[in-house]
Amino acid sequence: MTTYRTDGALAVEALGDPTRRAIFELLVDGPRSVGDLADVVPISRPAVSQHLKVLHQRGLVDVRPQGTRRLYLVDPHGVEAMRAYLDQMWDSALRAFARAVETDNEKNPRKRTT
Amino acid sequence: MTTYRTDGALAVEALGDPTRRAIFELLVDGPRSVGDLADVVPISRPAVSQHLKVLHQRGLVDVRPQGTRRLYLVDPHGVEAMRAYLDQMWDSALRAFARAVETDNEKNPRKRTT
DNA sequence: ACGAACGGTAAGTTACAACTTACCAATGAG
DNA sequence: CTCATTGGTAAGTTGTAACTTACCGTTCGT
Repeated sequence: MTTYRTDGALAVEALGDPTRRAIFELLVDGPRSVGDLADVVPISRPAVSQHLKVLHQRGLVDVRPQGTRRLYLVDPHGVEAMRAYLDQMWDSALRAFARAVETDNEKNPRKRTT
Repeated sequence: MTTYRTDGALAVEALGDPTRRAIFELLVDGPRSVGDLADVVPISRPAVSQHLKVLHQRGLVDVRPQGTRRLYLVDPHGVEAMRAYLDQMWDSALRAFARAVETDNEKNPRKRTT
């Protein structure tokens, strides 16, 4: 009855959107301002702002106001949460996979594996 | 200019949807048939079928037809792809983060950051 | 103090994906 | 063969989230 950290799931949800993923991957390469991002991504600046808001809420990015500009950068905590979420999944998946192979062997009689 | 395995990104995209994530997490606990999943998840059986199609296309689940039933199970390859994608991201993020802290220290020499 | 640069928020539109029902194909049991 | 099970596909509806434009607040330079 696996119980995952909701953080990781929410982070995955945030990166589910292609545009948001593009923005995030740009930030992975280094901090950028909002307008800077809007110059690269083919959407309006307010749209970028909205995406950044979501990414921030999910703990994937952080902000550093610098004068009139706001510098966005990747927040390691969000990525860490995603990794934890996936690692959990990975372990359980392998166990389930092994179990499946095992019960499959029971149907095709060869040799006991328990 | 980080180039990620597209596989991993597409897998993340698939798990972006909450319902699909729920279905996938059920499968992580063990193989299930379509109707079986539909009994648990609060959507119709065709809807489950459609979600499974997406998960299959993205390499996250596999099928084993057994008579008239179709048993779905987690495909480790998809999870592996996601992990690779995230690990890439993790490394780059840490590097970018370290860089950011460094240049920040140059500006505010008095602040300690560890 | 004023204007320019930067960016967040409000409000409205719209495309799409997540659903539904209806139908059909394939397998197994009698 | 016939009937019941199981599940994929077609077609249509709809809620919502990803956009847009318009507007406003804040910070900095001159």
